[in-house]
Amino acid sequence: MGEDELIEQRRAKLDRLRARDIDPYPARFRRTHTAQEALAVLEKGKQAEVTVAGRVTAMRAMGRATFVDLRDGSGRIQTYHKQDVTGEEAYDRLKEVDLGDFLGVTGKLFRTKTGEATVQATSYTLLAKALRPPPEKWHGLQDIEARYRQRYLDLIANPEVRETFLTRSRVVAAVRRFMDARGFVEVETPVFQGTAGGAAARPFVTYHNALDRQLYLRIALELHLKRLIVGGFDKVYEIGRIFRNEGVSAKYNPEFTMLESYEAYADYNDVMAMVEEMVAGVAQEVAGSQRVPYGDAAIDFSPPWCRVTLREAIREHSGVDIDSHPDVESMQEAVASLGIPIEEKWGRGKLIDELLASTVEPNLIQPTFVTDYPLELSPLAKRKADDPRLVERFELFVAGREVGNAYSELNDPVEQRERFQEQARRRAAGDEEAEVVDEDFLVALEHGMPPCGGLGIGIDRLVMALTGQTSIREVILFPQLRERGP
RNA sequence: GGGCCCGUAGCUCAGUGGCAGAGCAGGGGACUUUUAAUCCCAAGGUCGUGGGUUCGAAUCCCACCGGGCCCUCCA
Repeated sequence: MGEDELIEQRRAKLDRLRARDIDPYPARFRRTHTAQEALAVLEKGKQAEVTVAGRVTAMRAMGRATFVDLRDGSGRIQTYHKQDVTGEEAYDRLKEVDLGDFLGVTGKLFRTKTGEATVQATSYTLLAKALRPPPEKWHGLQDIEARYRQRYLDLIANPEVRETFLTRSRVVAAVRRFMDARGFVEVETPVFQGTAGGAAARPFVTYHNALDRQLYLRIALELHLKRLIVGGFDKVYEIGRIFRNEGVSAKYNPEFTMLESYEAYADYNDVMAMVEEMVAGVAQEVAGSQRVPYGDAAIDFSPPWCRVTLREAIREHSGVDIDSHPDVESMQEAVASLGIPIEEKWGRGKLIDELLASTVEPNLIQPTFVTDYPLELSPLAKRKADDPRLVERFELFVAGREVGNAYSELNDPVEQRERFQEQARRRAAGDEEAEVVDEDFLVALEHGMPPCGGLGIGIDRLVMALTGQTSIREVILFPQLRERGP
C-alpha cells in the first residue's frame, strides 16, 4: 500500500464524517482527567465517570467490542467500546477512526478481567483526524535521519527519546533554580553583535537592512555579561543559544546552549566549588542520584571532584612535561613524536591544547577540573600571581568531553588591551578564530570591573553526561542537518 | 575536507547475478474483557538518483544525493 493511497483512504474517511455532519476538527473539548489522573482515581477505588482525551495509539477490534489505547502528555489509558453500550451508529463510526487520530472519550472507569484500568465508553468525540499513518507500533521509528528531521514522530514512537528531552527540560529548570537561589540575576544579552567575541570560534555573519550594517551572531555570552558586572550587578547569568560556524558532528551542533555566570568578588576557586555543588545537585534532582549510568559504568558527581593541573594531566596521559618544552620548536617536536598531526603555524599554546584534546580529554570520564592554563590560550583570563605564563582558569571534563570553562576574569583594562592586540596580530597572521579587539568592551573595563569569577557550561553536553547519550543530536530536538537533496 | 558503511512497501527488516519478500500499519471478512489480540482473504514497489558492465542488476562498477561512524577542526 503506497503512502498516497493510505492518505487517500484517510481523506475518504474525513469526507464520510463530514457527510454525516461530524466536524473532524472541533475547536474545543473539555476533558475532566488526564490519563494519569484517571488511573489515580481508579487506584483510589472510585468507579467514577471521566472524560479523557488523547492520540489513538492502538486499536483492538473484536466484532462488537473494541479496545482503543489513548495517549496524552501524562501517559496511556485504555478505553473500551461496546456496541450495546455506545449504540450501533456510534460503534460503526469507530471504523472511521485511524491510528494517530485524537479522540475524547467519556465513560465509567473499571478494570478488565486482566486488571487493566479502562474507560467504558458511553460516548466519544473525534478531536482531530490524522491524514498520515504513524510509525510502526512495536519497533518505533529507527531511521536516524527520519528521527531528526521529523522529531515529532520520534517523540511519538520512541518513549525513551521523550524521556531524554524531559530530562533536558528538568536540567535547565534545576540550573535556573540553583542560580536564582544563590542570588544570581538572570539577564538577556544581544544575539546580534557588531563584533563576536568571548571565544575562539568563527561566527555566522548576517546583515541588518535598516541599519545598513553587517552583524555577527554571538559565539559567547561573556563580554556583555562582564559589562553588566561593570554596571553593578554583582551576580549575573544567562542561559542562551550561541552560534559557531563550524563543522557538524556527534559532538558539535552549530547552535547550542550555554550557561554563563559572572560573580563579583569571586575567583576561579569559588567558581569550582559552585560548579560542583550545582552539577551534583542537578544530577540528584533529575536522576535521583549523584551517580548516573554511563555505558557499563557510572559517573559519580558527588563532590569533591578530581582536580589536576593541566601540566600534571598532560604529563600523566602523554608523558610530556610541557614545562620541559618552553619554546615552540621543542613543543612541536614533543607533540609530533606522539604521532599527533600538527600544523606548522600552531603556537605553543595551540600545541598544548592539542595534547590536552587528544591524550587527556578522552580519558576524563569522571568529573575532573583541569586547572592553570597557558596564558596564550586564555586572552580574557587573569594571570596567576606566582606564574605569569599561566592564568587562573579551569576546564571541567565529564564523560570524555569538555563541559565547562571558567576563570578569574581579567579586569586590568591595560593588560586586556595588550592581550587583544596580541590576538589581533594572530588574526592578521591568518588565525580566523583569534579574538577581535572589542573597543566598546575595553571602555567598559576602563570604567572599572571588580574582581570576578566567570563560568561557562555547555548545557547540551551536561545533558549528554546526565542521560548517557553519546551524540549531541540526541539532546537537541532539531539538530542541524544538510538540506534534503532532490 | 579524507576514509569506511548504509539507503528495498507508510514503518521495521530479509533478499549479494536468475520471477522483489515477511511482519506491522492499511482494505475485506469472523470474533462483546483485548493489550505486539487472534484467525481467514486480497492488495500494496521509481529496490535513493543517473550512468555503465552483463543474455540478465536490488545485487557488480562509476558518479551524484542523503544519512551514520571514524579521522580533521571547533565547546
